Amino acid sequence: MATRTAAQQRVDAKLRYDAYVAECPTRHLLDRISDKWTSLLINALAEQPRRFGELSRRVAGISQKMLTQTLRNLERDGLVSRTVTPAVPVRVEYALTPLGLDLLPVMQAIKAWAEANMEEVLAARADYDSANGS
Amino acid sequence: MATRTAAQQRVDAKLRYDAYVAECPTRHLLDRISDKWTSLLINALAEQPRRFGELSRRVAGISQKMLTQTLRNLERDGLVSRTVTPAVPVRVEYALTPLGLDLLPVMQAIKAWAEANMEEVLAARADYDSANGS
DNA sequence: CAGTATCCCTCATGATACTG
DNA sequence: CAGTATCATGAGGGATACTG
Repeated sequence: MATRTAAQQRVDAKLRYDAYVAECPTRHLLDRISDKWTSLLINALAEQPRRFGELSRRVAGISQKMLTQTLRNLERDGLVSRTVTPAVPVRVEYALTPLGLDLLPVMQAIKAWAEANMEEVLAARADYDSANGS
Repeated sequence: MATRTAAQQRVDAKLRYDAYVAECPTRHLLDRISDKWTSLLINALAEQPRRFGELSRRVAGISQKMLTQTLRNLERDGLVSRTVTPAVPVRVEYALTPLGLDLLPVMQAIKAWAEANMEEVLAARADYDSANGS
């Protein structure tokens, strides 16, 4: 039944999935990729494939638990690959998959937007807080 | 000291703020704009300015509490404007600010990506789950 | 209509300790 | 090194009821 092109399939998907609908599985996916650790990790892995320890240093402040958990989720969702090299000690390397690479531009954009507009937001908050109570 | 152009200021901001650093305020901003309700609300407000009740219907499943809370945060951050028209009953309309409009493309992209790639992710999960235990 | 105010509870996340 | 396991906490978020 390979009569649908990739482009047609994408159109179909857009019709089938609508994140405005509460029961849509897209909600969960949106939740996952809208995670702060996800955006930081995808960005960090885009710089270069990295080992567990490297990642925890690059993404400062992430706990071992959240790093493991987020990486597992990303691996399960097909965004990140996990390669184990048997050795002593064992070497585990994480990298973006093609699907992860496809998501990358969005993750880069969101991180870049936050960094670029931090001061404007800070100013808006100051305005809001002085206009309203405290 | 208005010797810096807008472009230069953006470059400065990128140097000053780095979301990889744990203490960077960007982390909080990233968290906020990486919220599932935020992306849905920004998208909904881009379609047209909307009233409270319209929003709660458009973004199905959101509770009154989360809607209020998220709107307040977005207003405080300067992404959304809130206009009250005195009348009986009172009319309150929410709309995107220029800053919110600036963020819109990113919010559209993330929602669109989730909807477009849902099936690939679902397939990846099925693979992962059958490869590993259950 | 557009909220605010409470109660309540689950789950996300961090801290700590242990392991192949 | 690259995790897993366990415990503890508090914030996120839903349900319900009330108000200008």
